[in-house]
Amino acid sequence: MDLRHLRYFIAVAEEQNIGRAAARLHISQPPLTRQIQQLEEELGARLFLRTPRGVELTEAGELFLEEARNIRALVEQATERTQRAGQGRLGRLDVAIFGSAILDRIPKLLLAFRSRYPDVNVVLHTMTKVEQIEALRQRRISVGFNRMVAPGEDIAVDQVSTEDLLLAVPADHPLARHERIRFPDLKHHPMVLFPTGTRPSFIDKVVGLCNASGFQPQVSQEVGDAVTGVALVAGGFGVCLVPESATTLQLPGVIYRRLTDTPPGCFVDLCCIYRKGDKSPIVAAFRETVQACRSMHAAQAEASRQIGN
Amino acid sequence: MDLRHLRYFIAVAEEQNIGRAAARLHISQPPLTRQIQQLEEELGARLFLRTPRGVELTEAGELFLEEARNIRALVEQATERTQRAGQGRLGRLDVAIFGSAILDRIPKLLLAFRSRYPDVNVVLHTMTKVEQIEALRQRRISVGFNRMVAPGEDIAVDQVSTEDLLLAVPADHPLARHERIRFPDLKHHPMVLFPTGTRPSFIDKVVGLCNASGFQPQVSQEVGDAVTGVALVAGGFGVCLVPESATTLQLPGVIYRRLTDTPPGCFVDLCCIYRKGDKSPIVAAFRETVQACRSMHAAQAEASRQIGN
DNA sequence: GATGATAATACCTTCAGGGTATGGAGAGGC
DNA sequence: GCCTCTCCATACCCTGAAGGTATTATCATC
Repeated sequence: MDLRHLRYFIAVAEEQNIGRAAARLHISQPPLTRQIQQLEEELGARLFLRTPRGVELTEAGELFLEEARNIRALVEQATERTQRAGQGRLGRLDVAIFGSAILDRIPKLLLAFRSRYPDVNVVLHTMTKVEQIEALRQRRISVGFNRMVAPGEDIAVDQVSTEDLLLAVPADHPLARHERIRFPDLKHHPMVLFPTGTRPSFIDKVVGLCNASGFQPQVSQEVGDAVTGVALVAGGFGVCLVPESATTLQLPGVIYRRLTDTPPGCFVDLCCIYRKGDKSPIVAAFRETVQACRSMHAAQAEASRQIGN
Repeated sequence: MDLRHLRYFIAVAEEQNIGRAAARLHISQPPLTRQIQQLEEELGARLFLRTPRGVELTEAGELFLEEARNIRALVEQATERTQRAGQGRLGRLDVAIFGSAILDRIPKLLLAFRSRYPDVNVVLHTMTKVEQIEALRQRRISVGFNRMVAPGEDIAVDQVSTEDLLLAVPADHPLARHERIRFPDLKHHPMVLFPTGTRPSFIDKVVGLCNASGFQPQVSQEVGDAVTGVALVAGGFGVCLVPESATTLQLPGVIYRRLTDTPPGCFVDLCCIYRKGDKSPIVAAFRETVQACRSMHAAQAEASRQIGN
């Protein structure tokens, strides 16, 4: 049996007349007769009663008509769904984020992706950088977000954004009164650092910047993530260098100040990592969306700078 | 697309290797490669990633594999079900019976049919003879059971059984004391007749027999069916000629007596009626079962008569 | 019995599916 | 680093099945 047989059968059943069905199928009558005969022979059941006016379905034929329509619908659905899956418009995408990624552009990005690809089921997993890389290799995830990732042998990196580092200071802190805060000014003030855990990470970046400015930071506390860090700033534990995006987090008693005279490298990247050579169209679609968001954001930043000037 | 494509695709997906799949399908490798390429092109989606060791499914391929298996299962099911339907082993059979047919061999017959053809859904309808014929013509039913049906232009008749007529008498009735009851003895006793309604029917048979024996029956009451008739006998309304099968109905105060010296024609037929030229395999199967039951019953009757002698 | 409509049959043609031979690319061993 | 082995892909040929035309058979209707 063949899908053609089903198509022909359905046409004949609907027309109740082989000649008319043949016309509808754009073939001549004899081949259609033969196809129907073949189908009947293969099924071992008479599907039509031949009448002087045409044909009519037997009971077996009625049953087979239902089944044939089901099958055809399923084939169409399979075709359509597979096409969409092939274009990355249908399926599942496992994405890893890190703890305080919620403060970042990631939510907007995920929303943008969902609206472009509503039938891709995005599943979020919270993982540290090391876990993300491991999970990528084991194919438990296809995309990860993190900071400061170097491309590896089998891991590729797309940069999502670059953020300046701002200083979160308690409102009543001496530095809060300064007109301008320069990086070396941080020398004499206790700092909250984050994240604890896997190295190298953002914490190393901050320590490295301090060292480059000629001092060792006074660490008041190390915490797991930016949210806790800013909370400790509010509690008077000291100042804290945070990515600009953390300013989303407005806590009473905390103000964010941009530094002047920042040393080179006083910014932090957000990266999107994935398997090198991953040919998944969903991953490709996701990366496209990421880049689109990045361009859009860059354009907006440029525009606002223009206006600012 | 073609069912062959699905079969080939599933084989390749399962073997993860085109060459091995080709061997399994008993074709050579190049045509299989080409079929897979065609399928991919038609779907507009890559289904396999070519690896040095063979092939592996893409996400779209995984999805399509599920769908393909569904489709194949549905096709197999459709084939199998249609075959059974063509053999009369699957489907629906609308059967009409008359009011007191429950006393007859019909229940056993229906049970026999159900056990032979468990997937044929037998739907029972209670109808009078005229209604049955009308319903047959309108194709609302395919088989009817009734008594005394003459074959018509478009209605064919199979005889199911022949039953002697017995006399239901009240236990305290004068005739109950007779050693032998002959037909003319009924002359002086009021009789219950059934059924009322559509003529000609069983009632005419009884009246005709009385006339043939030279008397007009004294009708005490006409009722709709045998059950009511026997109930009236129990209530002392008189005697009642009933088909032998009615003896299934044992009411207190009623005894059944076989007549001696019965006139010719003192029996009644049970018939099975259906449309002439009905080619439904289910009807054919049903008629076969009816005839098988009839033969079996006749053989049993013969055997018991031998033993009786 | 003639006519018209419809399915079935006979026979021819074409093209898709299958075959063999071969090329090309990547992995793994020496 | 080269060779070899193992895949898949390509090239080209051949056969059979699907489709076409012409015709016949059948049945209902006038």
